[in-house]
Amino acid sequence: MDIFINNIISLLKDKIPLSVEEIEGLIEIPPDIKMGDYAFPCFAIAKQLRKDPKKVASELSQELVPPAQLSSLGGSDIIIRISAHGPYLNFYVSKNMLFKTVLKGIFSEGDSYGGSDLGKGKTVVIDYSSPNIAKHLAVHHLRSAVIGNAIYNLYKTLGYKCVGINHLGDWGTQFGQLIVAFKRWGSEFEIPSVEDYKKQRTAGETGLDINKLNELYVRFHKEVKSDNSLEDEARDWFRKLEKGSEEAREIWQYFKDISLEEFDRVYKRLGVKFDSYAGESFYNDMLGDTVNRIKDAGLSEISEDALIVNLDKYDMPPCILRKKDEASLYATRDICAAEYRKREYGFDKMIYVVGSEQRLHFKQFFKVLELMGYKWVDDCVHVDFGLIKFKHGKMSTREGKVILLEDLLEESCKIAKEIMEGKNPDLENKAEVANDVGIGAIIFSELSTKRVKDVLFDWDEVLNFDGETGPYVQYTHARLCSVLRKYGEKVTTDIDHDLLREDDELILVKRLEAFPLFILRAAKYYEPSILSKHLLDLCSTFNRYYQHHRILTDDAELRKARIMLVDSIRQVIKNGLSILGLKSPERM
RNA sequence: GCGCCCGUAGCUCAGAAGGAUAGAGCAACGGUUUCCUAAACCGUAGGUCGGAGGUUCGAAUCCUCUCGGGCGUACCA
Repeated sequence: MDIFINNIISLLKDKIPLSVEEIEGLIEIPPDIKMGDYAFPCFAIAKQLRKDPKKVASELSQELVPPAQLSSLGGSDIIIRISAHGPYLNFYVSKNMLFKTVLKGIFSEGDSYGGSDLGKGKTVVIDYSSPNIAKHLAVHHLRSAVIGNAIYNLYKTLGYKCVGINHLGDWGTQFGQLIVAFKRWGSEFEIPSVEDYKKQRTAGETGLDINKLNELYVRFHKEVKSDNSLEDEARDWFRKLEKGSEEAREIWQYFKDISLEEFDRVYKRLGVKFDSYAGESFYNDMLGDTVNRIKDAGLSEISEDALIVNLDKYDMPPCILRKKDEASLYATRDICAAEYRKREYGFDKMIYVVGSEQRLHFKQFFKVLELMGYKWVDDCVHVDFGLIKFKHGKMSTREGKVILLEDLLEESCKIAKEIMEGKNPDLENKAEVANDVGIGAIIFSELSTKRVKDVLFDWDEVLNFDGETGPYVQYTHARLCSVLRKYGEKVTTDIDHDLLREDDELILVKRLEAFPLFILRAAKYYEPSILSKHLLDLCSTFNRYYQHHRILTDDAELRKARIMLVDSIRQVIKNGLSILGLKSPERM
């Protein structure tokens, strides 16, 4: 724990009727650096003592000063001043000590600054992205992938072993629909037959465009409006698929191959990675055992010809395990997958990064896990997020009205390139940097607001590179790198910390000091935006500082000291961006 | 109908989990580049924190009610 807070606690504990834990919980950071570095609000003890909090604060400040006495009280010169400000007791720490501990810490920890070994020996399973096969990745697939990836990195930074799973939607009635559509209209869309496709593949040719498959899907939903029997036909095909029909299986594999090629391309561009692609189909052979366990536990019943777990007692609709046509449902597959993951990975925590429209589903299937006697259900959490909405109504894959993720990424990189042509035309690896910045803008815009909020998709806003954006953070990083390049000498921790006495320098070092804390909070609440906001704060403080104070001054000692600070800021921004999944170009 | 989520500046959002004077960005207007990257910085303007009660020394934050929006509500995921 923080040496400063520790010190304050040791000073206070004999003077006030509160436990160490209580004191620690009450200590806060004042809103303004003029009010000191830490504050202790006296409301709680004032109530106990039935005294005026202001009076308590001022009495305590009398008792605790002068600082000269602190050493003899077992403290040191860590706290240099204590004063009462209204009902608050404000503590001022040694700036020299603050700068020294923070800057040296960052310098020695480097890329690992901000992390810890909190999760040592523990495993976290994270389920994210999980798109449906045979459809494009559209903008609404972005959130889960990007949030999940950031949460993965957050936990990894904290020392957890992470297992990222892309629970592909590669099973379900929709495949029956696709098979029907493929058989009926495949040639119309010039989709190669299974045989031709297999030949192409062995010849090393890449598959066809996923657009074709998407068109099939759209066509099916168009036709089904006038021909109901198509639905029955589709259900029939899915049942065949589940029962292991060779023909169905081949078509399914065909679609899956094509989809994964497209997905991999986009994931690679986004920098999103997975440790496992075990999708819904992976569990097909285990489904029977899972259902039997539920049956044997006496949890299931037949209702309206379907096999369900009745959840009336818990004020929820039933969890359906098997439809009347015997086919499985996603709840069954999710229960089965959870059991499998517990067996396979022995996780200490399992995180599902899935949209908030599936809240009820998660409540239901977590309840079933609980009823099955799995106490590890308490370690499972649905990390939900709001929908992406559009100005012109809802976007729907079924109607083919979507903004493709790849188009968005492409557009963003194009704009980044154009801006760079104007601002830094001599840059060597422009294409690469434009890519880093363009993608960074998209990722950051997803991660900079709290996940629960619905977001209205707006091209202008997503493609804005000014203000609180990814490019702003990256730009700040590039600026810092530029200063360090111009400095040209080796950065050293051997500096006179007393030379750093500007207000902004103090604010900066405090933000650097708080960085690990924000990582911790972001992980605890599964909320990458906590980290994004902190980086923005750090950047805007630095940019203000940079505007008003010269770093490469003529004063050699001061220059050395400021460079140390600059290098620390650079390091922290880089570490933070890396967790969020953004690159940190050194020039842009 | 019922359940869950969200209402803070014209727009998009913060607000260290009840505390010291409600903050940013975008958009608007006005400034800053012989000087370390102007993707930046500074200034002006903009608020009954959806509304009404309540709890508390103290509420944007907690409770109740109410209005507005979103999502969900047995064989899609």
